Order: sequence, then structure tokens, then C-alpha cells
Amino acid sequence: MTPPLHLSLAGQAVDVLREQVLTGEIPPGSRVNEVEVAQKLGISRGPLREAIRHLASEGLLRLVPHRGAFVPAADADEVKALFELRTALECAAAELAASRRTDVDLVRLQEVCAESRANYRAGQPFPYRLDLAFHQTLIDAARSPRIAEQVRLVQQRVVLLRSALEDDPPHQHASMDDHDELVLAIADGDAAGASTVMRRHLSRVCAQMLTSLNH
Amino acid sequence: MTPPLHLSLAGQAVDVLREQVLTGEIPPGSRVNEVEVAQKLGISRGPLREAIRHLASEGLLRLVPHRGAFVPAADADEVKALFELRTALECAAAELAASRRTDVDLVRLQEVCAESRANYRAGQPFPYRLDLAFHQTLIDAARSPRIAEQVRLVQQRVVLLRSALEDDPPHQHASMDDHDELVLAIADGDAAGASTVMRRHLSRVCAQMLTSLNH
DNA sequence: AAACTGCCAACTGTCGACAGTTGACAACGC
DNA sequence: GCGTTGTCAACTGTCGACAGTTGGCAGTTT
Repeated sequence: MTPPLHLSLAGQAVDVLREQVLTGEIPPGSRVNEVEVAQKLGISRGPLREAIRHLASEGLLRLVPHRGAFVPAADADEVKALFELRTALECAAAELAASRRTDVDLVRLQEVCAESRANYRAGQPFPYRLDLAFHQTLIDAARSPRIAEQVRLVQQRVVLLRSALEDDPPHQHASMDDHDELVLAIADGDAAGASTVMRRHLSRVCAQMLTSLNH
Repeated sequence: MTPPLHLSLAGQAVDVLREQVLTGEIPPGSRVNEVEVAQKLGISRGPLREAIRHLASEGLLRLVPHRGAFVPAADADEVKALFELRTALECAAAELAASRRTDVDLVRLQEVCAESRANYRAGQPFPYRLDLAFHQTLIDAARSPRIAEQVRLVQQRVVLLRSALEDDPPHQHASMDDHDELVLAIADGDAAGASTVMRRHLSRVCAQMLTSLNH
């Protein structure tokens, strides 16, 4: 019994639109015209409206009555508020991961860290893909479905605000150090330590986003 | 026709449906028939579908492709997972409240506690209304809009699962003690203490829900 | 020129109808 | 009797069209 891999038009529209919003193909601040996008996707306005509402509930769009849906623009206060939420969730995830992790989880985390190091030594910048992979692996190790769900949504909103992020080698290096330290704490089953490191890590990332936002 | 149509039909449907789901008027496990409910509300299926999708994003309904929307039934694993999320959020809120609270916030918290005590001494059971009011006042004192938003959604889902909750005087007394202790920690600006008390409090509430679920 | 007013195009909100899928029931074969 | 298969009603997914609202623009007034 394979779950219907055939997604509804609304579901497909959600995926396409989410991609376009996150990649900046639909730039922050711009409006989403229902008839225009519906024609472009080859569907009617009904499913598209449901897709727009869904993305709005994920925080990727902002709904204004009778005016339409807008892509929220990066804003300092929004970044701070969002990182307070992210910190609450990921610190809890780090604690749970430290106490629930299996050896397989540990190997996966170490692999991601090793790949990041190798990539960095090869002279390439720390790809955001690997950063996401690390945090993803960590919340999987926490084995808390509802927390994982929320973390995914928050990280998505961070990606959206990340358009104004610039490459900063020192910051990237510090992030990799944080990740390594996190793995150590999780390996030791040190919940409090993992939480502390995660808080410091996210604090650093948040600060970096705020500074690059002011440029 | 409503002369001042301030809210869209979909928005009105969201409010009505949410009320019906939370009060159990639409019992857990039952299905929401689109045509039936649409006729009962006097609207067409379009706005109702948007309302259903919205409530699903809040976790008050569960969508099954080609089958419709169901009210999720209380389940032990779900309760545990939900309380892990709630604990992560409200502990963070308690910490923030301890460091950001104003004197007005403190007075409000004390007022809610005092009202609970008076109510209890009058021989009446600790109304859930006051419990909600306390947690609401606390997250307001935390001044973190994104966290507050998520806490509201989680508490709503707890209300939904709460149908199987029975009155338990000892538990109510312990809850009020926890609240008082929380206020003391927040008054002292003791973030770590507030977080610890909150964690113990929610752990107790979760355990109580789990036991009354098995009866 | 600035401000006000009425009009208009564009867009969202809403509706009724059609098409595709699902689960159940009945008829059939073993 | 039990399992299989064909049929069907009910419901969700989708569409095109209509109605109401919004913001802007032209024309008018002071």
C-alpha cells in the first residue's frame, strides 16, 4: 500500500510556491497575484488559494484582507523574535538528543561534521546545506515529532530571512566548532551542556544575521 | 446578510468551527462533512474548505486525502509529544518572563493566583479558565511574540485533548502551588528557577492527563 | 497647485456545478 | 460459508463565473 505519491494540485502548488519563495524567485516584499500564478501553474484559483493559505500558516506569506499575499521582508525585530523561538525549540531538542540518541544518530552527526570540515579544508565555503543537515540530524536524534515539526517550520522562516546573509569565513568556522562541541556533549549524554552550546551557537548566528542585515 | 462584514466568511467559519471542536460539540474521532457543515453555516464549500485547512494547520483537525477532516482523538503518545513541545516553549517563556517582566506583569500574575486561591477556598474546583489565564499572563510577560503565538496554539491542542481530564483536587492544589512558586521565581528574576518550576509543573500536568487517559 | 470627488480597472471573496476517488455493499464464483 | 469482483452512492478535488472591495486616476473645485 503505497501512500498516494500523486499529490493534489493544491499540494503540488504548495511545493512549487514554497520553493519559489525560499529561493527568492518571488522576492521579499512582492505580492502574489492569484490569477497570474494560477495560470502560470496551469491550475485554477481554488487550489492555489489553499496553497497560499497553507504557506501563510507556515509564515512564508503574509495575508492582507482584500489585498492579497505578500512575502514578508527581513526585519531586525522579526529576526530576534524568531531566534528566541528557535532557541527555545532547538535547545530543548539538544537536551532530548543528548539523552535519547542512539549510536547511529551519533555517527550521522559526526559524518555531517566531518563533511563540513573536509569541504572547508578544500577551500570551499561552509555550505548552508550542511548546516541545515546538521540541525536536521540533531532534531531527528531528539525523537520528538512535535518539536521536530516546529523546528522545521522555524528553520524555513530563517532561510527566508537569510537572503540578506553574506559569507563570513570566521563565522562559518565558529559554527563548525559549535557543531563539533554539540556532538561531544550529545555523545556524553550531557543534556545541560548540549543546551548551553546550542544557545551560544544560535546566539552567534542570530547576531551575525543582525549585523549583515544592517549593511 | 450582515451589514458590517468585517470578517470574511472563511474567517467566521474558522471561529465557529474552532469553538465547536474545542467544546466537543464536534466530538473527537468524528468526521467533518463539507457539504453538511457548509449548509449548516449557510456558506459554500470554498470558504469552509479554507477554514478546515486553517484549523488543520493549528492541529485541531487532521486531514486525510480524499477522506476528509477528522477531529484527532486523545492518544498517550500524542499527549507526551505535545507536552514535550509545550515544555520547551513554556520553560523558555518562563525564563524570559523572569528577566523581562515589569511590575505590572507581576501584579497581574499575583492577581490570577489570588483569584484561584479564593475560588478554591470557596469550595469550588480550580477552573481551567484560571489556569489558562495564568499561563497566558506569563507568556505575555515574556514579551516574545513568536513564542507566545506557538504557546497559544499548543495550549489550544491541549484543551482539545483535555476532554478526558477528570477533576482531581490534589492535582489542582499542586498546580496552584506550582503557580505561586513560579511567580516567586519570576519576581526574583530567577530565570533558571522559573524554568525548573515550569518543567516540574508541566511534567505533573502531563502525568495527570496520562493517568486519567487510561481510565 | 492642492484637495476633494467620483469613476474605473484589477483583484480578492464567494458560489454553484462537474469530475475523480474512496469505501461499502451486493452479486457472483469457489 | 468465504473470498472475489463489479457496481454505486457519497464525498472530496477542481473549475469557471459572478459579486464586492480596494487603490489609483482623472476631472473638478477652491
